[in-house]
Amino acid sequence: MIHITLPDGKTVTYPKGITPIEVARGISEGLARNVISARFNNRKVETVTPLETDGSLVLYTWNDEEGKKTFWHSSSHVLAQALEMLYPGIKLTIGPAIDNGFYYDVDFMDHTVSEKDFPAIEQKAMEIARGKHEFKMREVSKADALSYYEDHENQYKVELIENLEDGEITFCDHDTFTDLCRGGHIPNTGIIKAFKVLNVAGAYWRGDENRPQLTRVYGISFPKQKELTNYLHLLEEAKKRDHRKLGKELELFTFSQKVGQGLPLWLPKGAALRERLEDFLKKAQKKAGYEMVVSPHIGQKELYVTSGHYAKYGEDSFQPIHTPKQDEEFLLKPMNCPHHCEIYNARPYSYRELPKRFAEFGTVYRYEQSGELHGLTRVRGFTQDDAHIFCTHEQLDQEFKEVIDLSLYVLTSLGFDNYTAQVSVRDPETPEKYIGSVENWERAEAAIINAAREKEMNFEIVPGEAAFYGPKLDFMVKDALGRKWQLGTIQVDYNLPERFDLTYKGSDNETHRPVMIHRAPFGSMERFVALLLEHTGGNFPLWLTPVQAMILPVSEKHEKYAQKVLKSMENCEIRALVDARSETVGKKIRETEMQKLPFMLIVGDQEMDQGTVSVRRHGGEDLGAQSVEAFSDLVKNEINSTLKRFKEV
RNA sequence: GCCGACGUAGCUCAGGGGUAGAGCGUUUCCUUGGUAAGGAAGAGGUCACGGGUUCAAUUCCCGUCGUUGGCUCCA
Repeated sequence: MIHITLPDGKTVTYPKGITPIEVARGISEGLARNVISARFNNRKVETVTPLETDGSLVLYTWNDEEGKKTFWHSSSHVLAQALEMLYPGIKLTIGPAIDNGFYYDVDFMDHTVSEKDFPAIEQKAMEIARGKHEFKMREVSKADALSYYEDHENQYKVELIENLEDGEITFCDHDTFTDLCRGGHIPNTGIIKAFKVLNVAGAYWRGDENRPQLTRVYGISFPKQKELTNYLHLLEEAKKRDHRKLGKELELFTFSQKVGQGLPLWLPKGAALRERLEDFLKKAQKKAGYEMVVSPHIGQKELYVTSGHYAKYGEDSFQPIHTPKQDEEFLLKPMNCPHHCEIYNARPYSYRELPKRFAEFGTVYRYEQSGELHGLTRVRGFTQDDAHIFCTHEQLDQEFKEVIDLSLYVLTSLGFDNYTAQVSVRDPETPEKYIGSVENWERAEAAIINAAREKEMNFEIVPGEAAFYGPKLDFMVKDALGRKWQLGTIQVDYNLPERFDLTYKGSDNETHRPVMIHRAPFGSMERFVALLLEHTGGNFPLWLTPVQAMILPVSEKHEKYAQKVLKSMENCEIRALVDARSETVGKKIRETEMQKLPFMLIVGDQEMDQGTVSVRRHGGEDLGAQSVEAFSDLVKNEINSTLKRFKEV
């Protein structure tokens, strides 16, 4: 007999060799039906793996993250089998589960696969699923495993197996299909009730662009048809929040082939929005002790040679600008830091004057790979809400905390409450990759981690992700489709102060090297607006939205009154417009709704007589007739309730 | 940069070897209206660009540019 401990702490005695699924059946028949994966002593096991020792057992269903992963991993086996049946001779490589579904990387040899082929693949996969084939794991010796895949002329699997230890190699069989597999499967293919191939894409073998390019087939599957329908519906909804679509509809920005790819053009409404965001941050920064500076869009090549950026990125970026003078070269500014270093260098500093905080909305240009450009989130010309803080080592801790405060203020004021933070530190294995003393690194990493803890942030520490010049803290936000984007960033830098020979005079009358903090709470105006659009679906916070109220005269004879209302709005600092077109009120309301304006002020005979406006909120709520003053108060209160001043949050 | 898909009116999209269509928008006229589309008429396209095949190409093929889903990259 063996003792099995369940997550609720209960220990139950079972005969040796009992399987997780049988344990589940012992608890309830319903659980047994829903169990799709299990962990025994914190190791992934099959639901039919006999348990031979005492241990703790966790059972997972579709509702658990682990259950979903197992479900999708198993589905990728089914996908692989379907592909092999439809395209004989193809070579399978790897096929993991991902956050939303799974993929399989396949060398299709002479075949090509496109969207047209999806229905056939799905049909074949469902055919396999309905066969209710069990997944059976078996151990295979390294020699046997190698010879199996050598027979199949699958060099990819051979390569994988060569990197595995003999004795830990397992194959998984189901139906007529066999795959190299670590394990962790659903009981049988039959619980896959819905199967969808989502798209195909190119992917390099082992992520290396010098190796063969494979075809990655993405899919998703569900235990109920209804869940697939819901998922597809969700994707449709996400498409409606795509910032590229909303940006066009709301006339915020555009792109022009003539201007060039990745170079956004901000339309009047978008520019107004951007300006408001900038003002918002400028106000907070002023309070936090920043000083605005301005630097040019180009700089001598020598500047970037000094900073080290030219050596690292010069070849792969916009090429130097030449002048009639021989050997004179300028580069488009790819970052603001070198300029700010020279601003610091304009005069000597005493430790009493530090920290110096130089801020600039600086437009930079980077030659991103054409395939990587994406709406406003990845562009070739963009404006960073950049600032560089020059401080003493002793001040680093405090400065870092204050930058976190500012970053969190920005995110919460704009409704990004589900950001994640990533602390990137050194890889302890490769100390030679980093510059700066070990002591300074340790101090900086500790400062970041302590600050993040103190602010009770939801963060993870990722070793090896630090820049060579210092550790950093990034704020990540997901877009409508769940893709993660980095917005704000705070980076400690020991490199540039060295390269630009930045100094200050300490209390000991000696010359010291300051530490530099790079920081950008928005990240860039472009990416921030993009993510803000996807988050709000275009319904911006009232304080930020380009037009807060549309005044709708019922007919031509009310236009004069509408203009008068507009004047009062302007006096109350409410951004309003009059829609004086010869259209029906119904039509004007519809269009104003579609433009997502927060308020509509309808003015007709009644309002004219009583000196009021009839207020309709976006979405349809009728707030009735009220005086202009009352409406103005309403707007002010609403703004004050969402937008706090910095350090009053 | 690589692999796949796509590119038709300002926008959203249909069509298809014999030089094009809808809805919305726009213009003009009628209508002067009360909380999500009032009516009528008109204008608007070298079917992304460049080659090729063909009697004939917007349609088929190739290339370029752009967009897009991934990959690689990301200061």
